[in-house]
Amino acid sequence: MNNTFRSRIKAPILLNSAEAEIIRALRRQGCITSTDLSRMTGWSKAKTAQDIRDLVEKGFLMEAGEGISQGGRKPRLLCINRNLGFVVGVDIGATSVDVALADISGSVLQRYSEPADVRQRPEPFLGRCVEIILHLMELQGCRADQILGIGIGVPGPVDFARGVLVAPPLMPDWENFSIRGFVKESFPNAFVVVDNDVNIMALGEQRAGDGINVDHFIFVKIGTGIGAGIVSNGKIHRGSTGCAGDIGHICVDKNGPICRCGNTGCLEAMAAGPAIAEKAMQAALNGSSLLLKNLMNQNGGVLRPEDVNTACREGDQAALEIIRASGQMIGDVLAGLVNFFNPSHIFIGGGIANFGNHLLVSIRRAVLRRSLPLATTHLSINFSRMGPDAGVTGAVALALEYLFVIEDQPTTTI
Amino acid sequence: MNNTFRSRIKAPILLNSAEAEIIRALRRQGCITSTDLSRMTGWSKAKTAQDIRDLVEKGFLMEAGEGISQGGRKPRLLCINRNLGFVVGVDIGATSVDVALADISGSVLQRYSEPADVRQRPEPFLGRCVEIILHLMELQGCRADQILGIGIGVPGPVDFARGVLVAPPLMPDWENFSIRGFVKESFPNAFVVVDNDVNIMALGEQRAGDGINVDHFIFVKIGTGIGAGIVSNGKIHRGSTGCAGDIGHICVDKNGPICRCGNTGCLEAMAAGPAIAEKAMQAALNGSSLLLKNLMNQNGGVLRPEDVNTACREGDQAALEIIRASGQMIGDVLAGLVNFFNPSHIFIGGGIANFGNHLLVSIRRAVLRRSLPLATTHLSINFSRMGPDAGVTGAVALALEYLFVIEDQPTTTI
DNA sequence: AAAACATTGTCTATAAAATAGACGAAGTTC
DNA sequence: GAACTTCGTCTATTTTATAGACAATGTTTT
Repeated sequence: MNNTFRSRIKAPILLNSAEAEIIRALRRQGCITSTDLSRMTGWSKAKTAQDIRDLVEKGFLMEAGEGISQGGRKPRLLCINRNLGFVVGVDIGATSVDVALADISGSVLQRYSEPADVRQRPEPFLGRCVEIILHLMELQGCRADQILGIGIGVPGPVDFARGVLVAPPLMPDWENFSIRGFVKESFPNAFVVVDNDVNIMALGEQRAGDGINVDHFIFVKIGTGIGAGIVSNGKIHRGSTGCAGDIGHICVDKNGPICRCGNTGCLEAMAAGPAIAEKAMQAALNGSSLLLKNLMNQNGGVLRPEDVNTACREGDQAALEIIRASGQMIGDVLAGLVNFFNPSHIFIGGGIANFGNHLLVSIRRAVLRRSLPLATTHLSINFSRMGPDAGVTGAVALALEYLFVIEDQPTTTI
Repeated sequence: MNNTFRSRIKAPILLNSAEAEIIRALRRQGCITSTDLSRMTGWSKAKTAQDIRDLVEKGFLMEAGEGISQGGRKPRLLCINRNLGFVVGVDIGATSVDVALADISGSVLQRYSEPADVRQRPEPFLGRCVEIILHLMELQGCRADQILGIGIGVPGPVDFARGVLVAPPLMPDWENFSIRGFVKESFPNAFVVVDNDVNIMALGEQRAGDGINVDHFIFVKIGTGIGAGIVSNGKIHRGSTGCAGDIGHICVDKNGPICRCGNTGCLEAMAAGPAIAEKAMQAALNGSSLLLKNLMNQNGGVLRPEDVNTACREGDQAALEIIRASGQMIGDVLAGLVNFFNPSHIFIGGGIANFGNHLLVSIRRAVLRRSLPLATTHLSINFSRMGPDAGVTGAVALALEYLFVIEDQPTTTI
């Protein structure tokens, strides 16, 4: 059965709207009975049964034993055929790479992370990613031809249609390199989608986090850089050239320091991880914080953003002030975006997201002070609770979203 | 025929997707033949003919004579039944009101504008609007029960779902007043939709201006205030509480003047019409511009924004500098929004849109300097060419969009 | 002007898709 | 064990769409 099916897979997989509705229901509920599906959709029992038979025939669905009786005959349960194939999510960060192997319903089966340096050339980096994927596949016992989709998030501006990085500051050697082409060589059956890392985090938050059923939200990643993933009307907003959400280079202070983008006083240059570390080192050197000075000496003369967090937790005033200043600058920018975009939620993630409440409180305060009341009364600003999982989860969701395509979408507006 | 139909109208009018596609094609093309429609949609001739018969039967479509032969039998043309009913668009500005009466296809039949003061209470103001509508109806020979939809744009934050203004700075007496309820009393058959004035201008630009087929754009209105209408993925983005686009209160200079919203240094307080006039009066008084001083004396001691424009056209350096400074501040804010939203077009409208190129050039320069290259390479920033028509056209489009509702929209995403 | 060809739109037979509801199988409740 | 429920299949029927024949009505060529 799987053998005959395998050769028929052509990605993306086209579904009509009835099939899509069934699969969507199964994604949400895990298991479902034919009768419940009929009731949910409003279709007749015959049509529902026929559609299910077709999907089982095609290999998407399988029976999953018997359900519990509702006072009559026991129903037969249906679930997504987990042997149909697998999808992979890859979250490439500036200093690490996260990979997840998931089944066709989006459940993560295997997961792996390791440090990595994105500044190297794409071939060895992606080669290592392929190795990791192959390793996870071995653990799961899955063949290369069973990999149907791969979603990849990269930390830079992505021309989404082409799946190519455009002028990426962190990884200049990747410019115009076809990530899709490289990965396809190892997984010819797979449908490869490349997107910005923040977009996939937003997608992860929407599918498996607190962003579920939220129409309009912003996911802000604060780490080495600062970026935002935008969801409008329940869909990722990528903008006309696919680089929407690049808020790291919004101007905070015209007289501020020079950013790697060439401008002055960008948010990223003043409030992201490196800026925090830099300010902390100044505080250590000019004697305003003994604790930071000691940490710096322990670290061999440098401070990382995490060290500032450590100092902050121990009540160091200088460190606290640095974090507060960052939060305020980020909040000032977000205030403008709240006025413009009017989201109901802002999720904050990235390496700095576990910096505790000092950062969050100052962000909230700045936003509330500078945004319109109507925009803030129902606004929630919180850390993403998905932690480092948002990225890979979103990458898996991205792969699935573009693996299954609904055909014959009718016009939605007059 | 029309008599039996009239009583059957229940707004909103539900259409299935086939009917919607036919009506949409007719909106675009004006007239169409059955065969062309069959070719466009891919439906068989029989189904197309049947659907057309149904729509004619229901009163939406009517025959419009014969078309020209393509080398064979002459086709019969179809068009939208203009006797079906009418829609009204009302664009309420701070100092004026524009009303248009249009047929069901969106073509404007009658149009009227007059000065008005929105600071008065809603009852007399809207009462006058109703009078104008009745007057236009009389000119067109249309009865009150033939008005099927009314779209209204108001200059303030609208809770779109309720159709009510929330904390409107320009018109405090309108807070929580049910505009829909008031208008419905005079036009009980009409479906009334209320939206922010900038959203309807964006809608007008999208339906009848240069925004047609543009997926992501921002319409910026600069007048007494500054606001933006946002289109994402081809749809108006209203945000979670319907107040998206309120960019007038984004902070430009923390040490700037106090805005009517209570904060300091808002874009609106520093760059909109009143600020321009205020700066010009200072320039007139402190002697930096003789021309402005003369204009001020002619006007009885005050200057309006238009006077600055006049001075600018005559080459007055002080006036030019004021305009340039406004353009730069607006451009600085837009630069951030371009990074965030990545639109392909920015349309600039409102009372200041006819201020010529000095404003536009300085806006463009500021945006290009501070936005990412990938976001600006294909970005067009231009004045809206619709002038004062954008508002009413959009209000008509709004009425039509919510008058005709497509039923049974299938799921668009897995 | 007649013949040849094109296009339009209706009509019919047919195929495809969905429905309602009958009915037996498989349970639970009393 | 009798009465009642629920589940899922099956059949007859209705609804919806299609293909293609064909007459009506044109233009173009000879």
